[in-house]
Amino acid sequence: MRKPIGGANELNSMMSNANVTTTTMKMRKGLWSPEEDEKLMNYMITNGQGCWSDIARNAGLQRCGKSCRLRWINYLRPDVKRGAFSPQEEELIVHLHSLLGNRWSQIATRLPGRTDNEIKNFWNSTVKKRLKKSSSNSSSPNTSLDSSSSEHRDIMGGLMSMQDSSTFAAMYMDSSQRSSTSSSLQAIYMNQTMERLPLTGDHGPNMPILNASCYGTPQVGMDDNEISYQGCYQIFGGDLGLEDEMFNIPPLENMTNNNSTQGIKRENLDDTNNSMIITNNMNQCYNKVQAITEGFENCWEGEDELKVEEWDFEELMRESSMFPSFD
DNA sequence: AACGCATACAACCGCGGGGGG
DNA sequence: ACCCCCCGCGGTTGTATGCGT
Repeated sequence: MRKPIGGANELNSMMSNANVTTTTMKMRKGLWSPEEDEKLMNYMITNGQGCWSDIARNAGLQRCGKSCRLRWINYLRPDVKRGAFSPQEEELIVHLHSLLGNRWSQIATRLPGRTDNEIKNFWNSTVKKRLKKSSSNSSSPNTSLDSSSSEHRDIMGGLMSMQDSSTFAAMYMDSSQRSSTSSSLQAIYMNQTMERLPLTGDHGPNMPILNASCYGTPQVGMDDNEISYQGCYQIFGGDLGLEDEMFNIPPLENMTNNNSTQGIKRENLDDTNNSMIITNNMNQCYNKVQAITEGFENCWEGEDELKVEEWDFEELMRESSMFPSFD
């Protein structure tokens, strides 16, 4: 619906105004111009992440560090997935929200490529209203979002049944739901980043190693042994129990029952499943990276690049249903 | 065409936590 | 113990765009 902010004349005039005020060193506010984006992007490419105040200063931006951080995390970061939320993501958000409440950052860690801000906005603008509408239509007085109840599924009205995980995953990867906002900048970033990525490791032939995570931001100072594939697995909400050093998966923090949380993965995923999930997700990482090298746009457009099994949402939802609820 | 409303999303603000001096 | 700085989070506001009248 809404077009991405880009080369609006207004922004250029804002930049001009900003330049006028440079002498006063007054921090700029408001929308970011393409020039500012480029400055920040270039700086991040060259120097990587650091103290945001320094970044703002050294990149030649009249922005506070906070603003730079926000812009990077929510918009410029190459792993940010843009575009509409799929029904599956929506269901996952609703489900996770029923478990975690307004802990957007924690929800976001389980939706690779989505930012807490994006999820929060999506929730406030769309899901909340839909749930309200659904609950008002419901004859039952119980409007809580207990994920285990049939009510929960009713509230999901209009959403696809989770029984069909194939459709689920296919729709999740629907390229039509992705925009190419900022893709040129991302392409620049990723192409430059890829050139610096080591393409070695014990993860299969030609399996690239990504710093920090496949969906994360390359970080200066990490060696190969510190690299994790966190982003690929984080939505599983626990420790897979395999190669702990490599597969660093954050648990659902602050759960009221940590014992059950910790035990879920090992109890419910046998080694075969573990291997399959890891392999599939690593393949996804590899495919994604490969796509990136061929041009960022293609990353989301290739129909066959991201396979259905790679995101076993049925499994995910089943597992997250087993987590204890919050009060 | 003009206006107003709804929507989506970017960005800001305030607060709290953590670390260092 | 205190202060300062930085970071991250959640709530909120601002604004561009779409759409109906």
